[in-house]
Amino acid sequence: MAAQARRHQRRNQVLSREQILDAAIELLDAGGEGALTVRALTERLATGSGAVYYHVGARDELLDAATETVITAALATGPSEEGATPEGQIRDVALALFDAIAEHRWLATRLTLQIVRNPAGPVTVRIFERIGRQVGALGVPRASWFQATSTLVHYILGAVSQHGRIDGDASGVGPDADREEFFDGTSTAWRELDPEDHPFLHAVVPQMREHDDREQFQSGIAIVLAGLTHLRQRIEGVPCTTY
Amino acid sequence: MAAQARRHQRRNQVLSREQILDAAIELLDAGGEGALTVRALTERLATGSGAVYYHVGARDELLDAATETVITAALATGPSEEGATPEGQIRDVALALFDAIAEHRWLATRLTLQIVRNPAGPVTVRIFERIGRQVGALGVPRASWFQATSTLVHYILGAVSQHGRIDGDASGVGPDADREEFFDGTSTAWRELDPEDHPFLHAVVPQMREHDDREQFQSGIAIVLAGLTHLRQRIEGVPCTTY
DNA sequence: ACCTGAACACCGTTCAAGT
DNA sequence: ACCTGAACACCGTTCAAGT
Repeated sequence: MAAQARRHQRRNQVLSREQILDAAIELLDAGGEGALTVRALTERLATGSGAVYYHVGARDELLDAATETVITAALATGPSEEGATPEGQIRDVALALFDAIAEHRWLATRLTLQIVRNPAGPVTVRIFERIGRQVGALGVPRASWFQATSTLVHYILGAVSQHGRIDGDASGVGPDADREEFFDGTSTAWRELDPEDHPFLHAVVPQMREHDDREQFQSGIAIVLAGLTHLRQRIEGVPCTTY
Repeated sequence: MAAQARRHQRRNQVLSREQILDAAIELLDAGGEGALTVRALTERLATGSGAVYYHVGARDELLDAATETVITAALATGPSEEGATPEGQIRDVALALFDAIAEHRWLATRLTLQIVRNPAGPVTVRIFERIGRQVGALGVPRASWFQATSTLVHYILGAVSQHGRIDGDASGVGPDADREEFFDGTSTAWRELDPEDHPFLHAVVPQMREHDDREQFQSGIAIVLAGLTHLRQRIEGVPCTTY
């Protein structure tokens, strides 16, 4: 009764775009991309397939919209501290993406797709703008801004894509159990390789077993940032003893 | 007649695993992942669907096998020069992957998937072993080998994933025309954004328009390598004036 | 051992029809 | 304007049957 103000709403609109997206995200979180079928969605919403097409469009657009919703929410939390360093703010953005994908595994594939196919869309724009500004603040010369930012984004996407491991199947028996099993399998497989042909993999088995994904990700960011700083200083001729 | 030596071959085997994979790769190259249907494949091979399942298994295994075939071929070309530097050899591997994906766009998605889901498979093993050895030769301390190699592989995968742009649709009107159009669209879209909210994207439009993907990729590798070297030297306490 | 192809259980998408 | 749901044109996969 109170909401009679909405224009052009002749009949009672029982379904909204947000409701559809929320239901879609639930299905995706529970069972991966394969679990998001139009039929499963309409059943959950107790509606017909046409309603989904009316409100959000085809399945691909539905996936894009769900991606945009989650990424926007993940990036909404501003910089963690006043006066944080540029390095810290870049790390914050990267970790926000990392954590979003940890919570929504299907995002790994979809985020890359979105950035690749829709460079003018809000997801790509927000990520590039957030990181790019800090690259400037880092002291990278203006002519290298695009190169530097692209390198950071590429690393972040590559690293973060490794965490959408379990795909089409069910929600599974808790990520920890899966994780243990996964690393056990990998390390025994690597150990069974011919040591003559694979000295590196043999040497690295213990490190692989004990590494923490999130820590490794942060170290990776630090490495890329160190590379940017190093090359900048070579370019500008600043004596390297200043850092 | 000459081949009567093959054991267990009662009847004339008219179809081989390689023939199926070759036909699959042709379909993938021509029309992307969406074009590889069991029906299209069996029509091209003039056979029944059961034959495909008999020789290579389900569609997912077919895609994995095709990926393995192409990546193995791409990595088969050895180091380009005797006595090349570790940096040069890492760049060679990276460029081999870059070029393979430029030729087979569908590889972008599938290579990441393979590395993520099948760490003990030949594709992952070969890439990690090739790069990992050079990381050692680079002087990275042994305890950081896995971290350093993972960072490189993550960057390479992330960067290289950006080049499988056109997906399900047809082979298109030549990549150059597509490319021009794509960058035109992106730059006008970025220019239309509010300059107050997006100073970085506005500043970077000309760089985006003129950049060369392959060059940018090589610079990115150089940045990551610089980061590895820099951090190594900080750890080992080598005075930074030596480089 | 190798291959056929009909049959099955799904898909995404459209669209005339209803309110 | 908003929604329904039958109908359509596809999928991947299986499996009894053939040679």
